[in-house]
Amino acid sequence: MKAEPVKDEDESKGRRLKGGDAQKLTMAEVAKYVGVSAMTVSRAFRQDASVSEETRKRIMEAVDALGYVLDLSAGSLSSRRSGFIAALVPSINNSNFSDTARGITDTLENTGLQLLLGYTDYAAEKEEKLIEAMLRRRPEGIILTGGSHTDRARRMLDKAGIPVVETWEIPEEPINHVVGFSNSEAMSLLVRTLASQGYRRFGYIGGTTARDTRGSQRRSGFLKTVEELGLGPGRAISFGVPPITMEQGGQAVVSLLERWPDTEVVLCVSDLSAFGAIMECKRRGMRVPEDIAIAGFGDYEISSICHPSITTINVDCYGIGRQAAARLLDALQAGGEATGDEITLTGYRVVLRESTERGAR
Amino acid sequence: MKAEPVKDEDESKGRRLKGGDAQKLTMAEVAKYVGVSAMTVSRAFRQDASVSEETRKRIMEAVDALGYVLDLSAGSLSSRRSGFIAALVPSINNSNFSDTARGITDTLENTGLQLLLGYTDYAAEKEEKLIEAMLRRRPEGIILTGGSHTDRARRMLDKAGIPVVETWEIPEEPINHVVGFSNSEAMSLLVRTLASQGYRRFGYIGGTTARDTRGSQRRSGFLKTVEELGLGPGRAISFGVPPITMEQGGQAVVSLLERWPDTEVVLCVSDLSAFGAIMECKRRGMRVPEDIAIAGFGDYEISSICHPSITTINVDCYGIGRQAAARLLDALQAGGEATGDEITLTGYRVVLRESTERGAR
DNA sequence: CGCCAGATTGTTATCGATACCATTCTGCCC
DNA sequence: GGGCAGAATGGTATCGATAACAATCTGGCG
Repeated sequence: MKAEPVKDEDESKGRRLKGGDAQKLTMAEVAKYVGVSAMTVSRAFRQDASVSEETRKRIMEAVDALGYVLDLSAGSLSSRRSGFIAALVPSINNSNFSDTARGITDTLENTGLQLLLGYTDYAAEKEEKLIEAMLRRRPEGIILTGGSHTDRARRMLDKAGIPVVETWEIPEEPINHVVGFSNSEAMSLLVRTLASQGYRRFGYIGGTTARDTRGSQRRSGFLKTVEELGLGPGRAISFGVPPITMEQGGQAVVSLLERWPDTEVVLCVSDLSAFGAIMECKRRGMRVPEDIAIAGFGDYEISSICHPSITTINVDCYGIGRQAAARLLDALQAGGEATGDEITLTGYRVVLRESTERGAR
Repeated sequence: MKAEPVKDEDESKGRRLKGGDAQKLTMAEVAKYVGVSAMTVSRAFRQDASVSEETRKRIMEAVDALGYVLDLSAGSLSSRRSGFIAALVPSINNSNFSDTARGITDTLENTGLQLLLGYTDYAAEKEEKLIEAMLRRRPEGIILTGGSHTDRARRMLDKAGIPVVETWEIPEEPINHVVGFSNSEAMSLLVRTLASQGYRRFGYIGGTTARDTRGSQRRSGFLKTVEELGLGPGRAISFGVPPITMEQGGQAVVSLLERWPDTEVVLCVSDLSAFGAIMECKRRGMRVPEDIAIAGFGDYEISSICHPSITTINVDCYGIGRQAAARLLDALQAGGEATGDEITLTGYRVVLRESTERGAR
């Protein structure tokens, strides 16, 4: 059994980049080292393949000794399976979306699929570019946030012939699978809940741009419901471009109260802006909720910790990720069988906390 | 010029997964459609290659018409360049690290390199697994967080022969490149600054486990400095496993004050725990900073918005990402030329805010 | 007019694994 | 004992692009 000696790893500095040895190490060499064919080595790496336990053991020892690392880029070419799932989120700095990303990776664990993550910065054009970049890697499925895409993006996705899951909202025209909830109805529920507690004069903070469709939906849910309840036209303030920061939440609440000083309760497009608004109010000596009640959306960690704790809508962010990945796996499992394009609704619920406590008033 | 007709895209549902057409579309077919060779099509996709403008235009029109999307997995096999950079962070839900990730992707934009992101959950074994998973994709470089890795991980990285950048701290034994700062010195600076303002009885909240080496370094920086300043043994509380949550910050400050009621100022391993601590104190009717001063680490958005705003160490998270990616690009540029393994120090600074204001006392 | 540099395009081999089919071997059943 | 199923393994073509080199064409210059 003739073999390259296992390379000693002193003086490893400097030769990095050159690599020297690693570069050349291939499955065939492992095979030669063990005295089997490359095909058998390939099989040893997969759990389903038929290789005798003894052979597999010898191969794995050789792999260890030589320091061989499987090359998936070669494998995926011949097997026509890239082993990738692509996911696009608006922002990774937003813990709602990174929870979703966690849900995806956690579900993908042990499936042999890897997540390729990208962030769109809330911009459809950037999304389009990213979709193309992702498709070039031939992902086996793709998870998107929202249902608003450019025409070219839709065309590319359609052509790609892979399962697509849109998340976090219910698109008018779903591409394929959907895992999400109605942002408009969720916000509506919050309005009704607070109205039932006696609140009458509602204000709203959050943009209306096409960039953040979920934000727009929440806003329209707010306006519609305030109208329906006969609580006059809603008082809504826009501020900055999505995502609205904590700081902008603070600025917005000031403008809103300047314009409509008798506002009783302010709903915000997200907990982050709600937090900013609350802190700004406190800084200005207002009491929350005694002088002004404030609520958010998303149930970020901050909302339960904040003093006062923040009333919000809890969204199952992590669950959205898990479900989306699960739908994708289902679809891949089903292979060609047309699994009907389904809409998986995820739950949300109002979480009443100190920031809108009525008794305190 | 004979060509497949551009597929009409009605009734696109249901045949998804089957794909029907997309699957087969290859560079050779685009070439046939245009009447050139596949090689020319390949060249048309790269900006440096020599193709006449007219030919490129015709090719790109065909690409559009047919809906062809480049297949990088095939390309990377023959070019031996995967187009990937791998990056591992402890958690993507932590905005400090997601800022770093943003810095990396932003720097990689337009280089033709794509980021493959993974999170280790602060666990070295998970890091090892991820490193292997990443190396199977043959990344051209890899960015790690911290300098604590398993032996096998180090061996794999060494063998891989690609540039490695460790970030966010200064490892004892760097693998290759380093972009970071001394967490211990940063914390030390914060202690000294607060001591110079008259604070004497220091407390500390933050774990000591090997999981979070940056946290441990901050802690030891704290203890050492308190000692050096002759301010008696530091009062340090551990709580939970990293990452310490806001809630745990609240619990920890309670234990700490129970045990050492006369503590004047509490430093926390991160702004998140500091925020939790502050909110818990307020909930219990203590005033910050009048009754107890509290500081954090990391300068998260929350700290400038919070009321009171939180004294902290500002770290250039985004810059760490940019620099790390830049070092990687340098190394790739240099090719084999041994670019000395360098340590790039990134800045940090104390940001004094309301939560430790001395006058208020 | 002939030749050469540079631009443009084509041909062929190859990257490293896996699919597919063939082959060998073992043990069991009728 | 013959035959056959099933396990274990090997041989070869192939995935879809690109590297490397060859071929062709163009214009300019001596």
